[in-house]
Amino acid sequence: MNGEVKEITKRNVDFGSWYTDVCLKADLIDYTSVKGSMIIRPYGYSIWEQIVSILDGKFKKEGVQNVQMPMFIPEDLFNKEKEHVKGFAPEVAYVTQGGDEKLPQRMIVRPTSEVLFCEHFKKRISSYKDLPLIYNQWCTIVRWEKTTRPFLRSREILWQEGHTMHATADEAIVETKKMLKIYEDFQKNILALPVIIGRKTEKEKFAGAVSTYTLEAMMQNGVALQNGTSHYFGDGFAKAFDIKYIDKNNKYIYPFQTSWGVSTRMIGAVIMTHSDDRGLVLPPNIAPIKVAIIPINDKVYDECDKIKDNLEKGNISCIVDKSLKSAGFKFAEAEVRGYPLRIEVGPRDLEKNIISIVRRDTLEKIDVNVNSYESTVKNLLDDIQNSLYNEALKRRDSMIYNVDLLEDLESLSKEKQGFFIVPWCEDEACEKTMKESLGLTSRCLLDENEVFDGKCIICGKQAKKHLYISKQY
RNA sequence: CGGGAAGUGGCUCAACUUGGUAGAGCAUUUGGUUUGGGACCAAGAGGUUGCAGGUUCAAAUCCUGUCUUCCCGACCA
Repeated sequence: MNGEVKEITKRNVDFGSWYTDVCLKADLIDYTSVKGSMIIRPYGYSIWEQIVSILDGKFKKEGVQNVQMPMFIPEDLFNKEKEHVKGFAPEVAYVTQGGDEKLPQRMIVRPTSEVLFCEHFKKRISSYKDLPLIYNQWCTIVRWEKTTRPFLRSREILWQEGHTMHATADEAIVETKKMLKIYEDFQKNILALPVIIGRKTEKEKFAGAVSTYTLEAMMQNGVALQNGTSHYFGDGFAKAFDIKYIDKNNKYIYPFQTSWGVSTRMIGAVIMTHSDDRGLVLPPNIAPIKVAIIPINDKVYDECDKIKDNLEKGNISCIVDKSLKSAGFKFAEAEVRGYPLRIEVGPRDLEKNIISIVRRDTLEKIDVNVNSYESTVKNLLDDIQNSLYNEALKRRDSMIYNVDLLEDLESLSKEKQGFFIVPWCEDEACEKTMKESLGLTSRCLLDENEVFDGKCIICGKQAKKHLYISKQY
C-alpha cells in the first residue's frame, strides 16, 4: 500500500473518469502498454477469486465438469457454423506466423469456444448414454474491441464459459434457464446487483444461437450493462459439426446444445453500481477483506491482532493496517478500497473498553464494547449487503420508464437515462431506428411469452411485445 | 474505426505560444518527533520529457509517423 493521496474525480463531473479512477485508486487494476488489456492487480484479482470460488461451487453442485480447451482455433474449424463466423469475424485476432514460419492456415485466438467444444463433442458423443455433457472452462478469450474500458470491455477477457450437450431440446432449454437462474441468484445475493432477466431480440442474440438470455444490470448513470448470458443453440452447431448420437430406438439424433458465461465485467458492474465519490464500495459477500482494523497508534497492535483472530474464527476476513501512516490516512485508504467495515482501535477508547465500527456504505459510526462486538460485526455486514441491494434496486426501479409514444420517448430520453419499456412490432428495422435516431439499443424482451395488442412505438403498426431499450456499455 | 483531449521522475502538474539542454508539490530512502480524518523537521536519491524519424549549431518545445489513456460516436459481452 503506497502512501500517496488518491484524488478521485467526482461522479457528477465525469462519470467515466470517476470509474477509471476508482479502478486505479482502489488498486484493482493497472494499465499496460497493450491497448485494452489491463493488469488485474492482487486486490482486484482477489475479488475475481471470490467470484470464481463461489460460482464454481454452484456449478459443481449442478454436475458441471471443468475442462481446459486450446486457445487457438484453426480458421477452417471456426468457419463451420456460418452465423457464428459472421457474428464474430469483425473482432477476431489472427495468428499468422509461428516462430520464423508463416502458417499455412491462419489460427484465430478464441473469442469464445463453441467450435472447439463442438469438435470435441463429436468425438465424445455416440450414444444417448453419453449425454448430457456438462462442461465449463475458466479461461481468457480475445476479442479485438475498438473501445476498451477496465473490466467492462477489454480485448483479453477473463471469464467462464459453460458448454453443454443434451439428448432433447427440452432438457437443453431447462439447462439454459437453470444457469441463467444461477447467475441471477449470484448477482442478487452475492454482488447485490438487481438484474433484469430476459430474452434478447433476434438482432441482439448470440451469433449461432436459437435464443439468448441476458442479465441486464443498470449502472448509476443510467447506462445498461449486459452482465452475463445463457444461450440455447438447438441442434444448429450439432448439424454443422455433424455431432450425432444413437437413441434407444437405434435412430440417429442431433443433440441439443447450450452455452453460458460471465466475466470480470461483473466486477465493473459492482463498481459502477455501488461505489461513490470516496472510492470503491464492495458488498460484504464478495469483499475479499470484510473488515479493516485500524490502530490509531502503535501501542494498540496487540488489541488489533486479538480482534482480527477473533473475527477470523467466525470466518470474517480482516486486515490490520500497521502501515506507518497517520490514522486519518488509513481511514481514507480503507474507504478508497471499499472494505465494508472498518474498526478503529484507539488508546483513549480502549480505556473506556470501546472500539468504533464504521460502515463503508453509509459512513455511520457506532461504538461497541471491546469484549463483545462479533454479533454487531456480523449484523452490520448482513445489513450492508441487504442495504446495498435495496438501494441499487430502488435506484434501478426509479430509472425504468414505460413509454408508449415516440414523441414521449424522444423528449424523455433526452433528459433521463435508464430503461425504457416500449411497445414493439418485432421488426428489426424499428430496432435500428431506435438506435440510430435515439442511441437506444434493445436490451431484452419484457416477457418472451407476452401476448399484447398495441402500436409499435416506431412504426405504429401492430406491436406484439414490450421491449427494454437503453443506452449501454 | 471517425471526432475531441492528453502523454514530462511512482503520482499531479510547470516549462512549450516565442527552440538554448528540465522544475515544484506529493510519494519514496535515511534520521528524528509523531499518530482520534489524508502528520512534521532535516538530509538524500530519482527524469536522455511515451516511442521512432525529421528540421536545426541546438528540440520537452517545431514537423511527420506511431503507441497508449480519457471523453463522444460507430462496433461489440
